[in-house]
Amino acid sequence: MLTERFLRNKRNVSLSLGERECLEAAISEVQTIEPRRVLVKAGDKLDHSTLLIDGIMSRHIDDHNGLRQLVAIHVPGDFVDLHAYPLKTLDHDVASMTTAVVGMVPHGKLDDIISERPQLGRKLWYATLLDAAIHRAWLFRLGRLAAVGRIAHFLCETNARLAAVGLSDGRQFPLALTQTDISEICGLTHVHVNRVMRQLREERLCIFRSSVVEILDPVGLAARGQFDPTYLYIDQ
Amino acid sequence: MLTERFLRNKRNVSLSLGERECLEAAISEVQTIEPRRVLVKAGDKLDHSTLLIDGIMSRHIDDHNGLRQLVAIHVPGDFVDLHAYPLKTLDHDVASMTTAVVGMVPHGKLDDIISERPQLGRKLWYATLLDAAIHRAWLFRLGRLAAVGRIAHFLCETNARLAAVGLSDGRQFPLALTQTDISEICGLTHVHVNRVMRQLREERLCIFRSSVVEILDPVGLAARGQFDPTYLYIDQ
DNA sequence: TGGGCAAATTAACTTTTATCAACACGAATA
DNA sequence: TATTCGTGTTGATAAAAGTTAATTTGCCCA
Repeated sequence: MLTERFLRNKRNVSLSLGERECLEAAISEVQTIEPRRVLVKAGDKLDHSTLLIDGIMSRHIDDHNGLRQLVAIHVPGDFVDLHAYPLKTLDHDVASMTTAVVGMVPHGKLDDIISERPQLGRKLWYATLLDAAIHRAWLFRLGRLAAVGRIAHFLCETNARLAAVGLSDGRQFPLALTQTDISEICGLTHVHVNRVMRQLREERLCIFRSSVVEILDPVGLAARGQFDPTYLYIDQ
Repeated sequence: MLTERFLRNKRNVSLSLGERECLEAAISEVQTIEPRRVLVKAGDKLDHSTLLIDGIMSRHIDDHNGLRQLVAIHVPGDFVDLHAYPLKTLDHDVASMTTAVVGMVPHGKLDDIISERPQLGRKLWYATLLDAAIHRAWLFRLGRLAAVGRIAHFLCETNARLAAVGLSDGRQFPLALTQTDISEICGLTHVHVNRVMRQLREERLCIFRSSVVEILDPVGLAARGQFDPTYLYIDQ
């Protein structure tokens, strides 16, 4: 089922089978996207939103020097640009980081869902607010944490998000990002990311190699990143 | 009218008179709050949301050393914690920065609005997504801009937001924040904020003194902060 | 009018991170 | 097997921002 990971294990919002089928039916088309494709540019007018089924996608804002700040990454089960439904245009770009499989959901079908199934509509709203909660955690990361903490926090978050949708066992997970990607997420240079990665390795906290993250000391890594997963609103 | 500034001058979402009256009627109580009061702690269960009528409020996340990162500031017309309506608990604290006048809106009344006036419900959703768009701009600010740029960007944003609700003439506006507040917004120390403020003053870009911001060179300041107001979704 | 106090300001010094420049490694390919 | 290219790694140096500690300013109030 394409929507099986949507809001999976999220507090207060388990979808009924009927709701899940309804959402599934709203997917007009499934596409496979190459890695590193920019799908949406800031300002584009959108008539559909994108449910990520497989792979990793990102949202970013460009600066005047052609550098970019990632403002979100998305894992399977996330509605990548659902906020484009009320907002109509986006304030940032959307891109694939890996090969990605996505389901396109026309906004017209969302209109139908809202009017026919207001409870499901509320859950879509909720999904966009989870995104905002993650934005806030990223603000904390960038504003208050030094380089080691930022990367530790990011790795803990990604582990928790992937675990919630069954893509991490809590210790180890595939993550096909480069150190440059991490630098664009954490507001650092790729050179400094490399140094921090070595430090995490030497302190036996975490190893990130060959597109696999292995967390050796989950408690220690969380402490380094002052990571508290409450903001992810994961069940239990 | 208490709700007169809500979504004022925002693109695609002008409220009809009926909608505004409906929202007005949903305010159960108006309160005046002293400066520097923490109204909501992370994790609190909320049964109402707060419309800011006058003053400045903030949302922040505490770190392990008792320092805080502000994740949002709110100006009159903003629904400070509307996202608590779908989420039920917050991931951060809410506080007043100045003396503030707020309208309390019970979540039960929002339920009624959603079911009886789905169009207005959509606009409430929209309002929470504007918050998220501002979060993303703050991520850009913290992740890609150096100290001068961060402060320039913040001052431009605040000017634009206040101007949209009639509280700035585009050049000068009252802003009762301390340099320490700015440091908690921009992820800097208050000492460094002070140095940057002097620099902005010496470059004749902006003067912030006695709780008044005076923008001497709007274009220059925006350039310094790479500020593009599109993300605020302001009309025109 | 003189304390008291929060906020602003400044200086000296330290730490962190960026910048610049090589070089190494490994997978894909000719 | 040699080549290429993206990615990772390392070192030297510079720049930015943090830390610590005074000092000043402006304002409220006894």
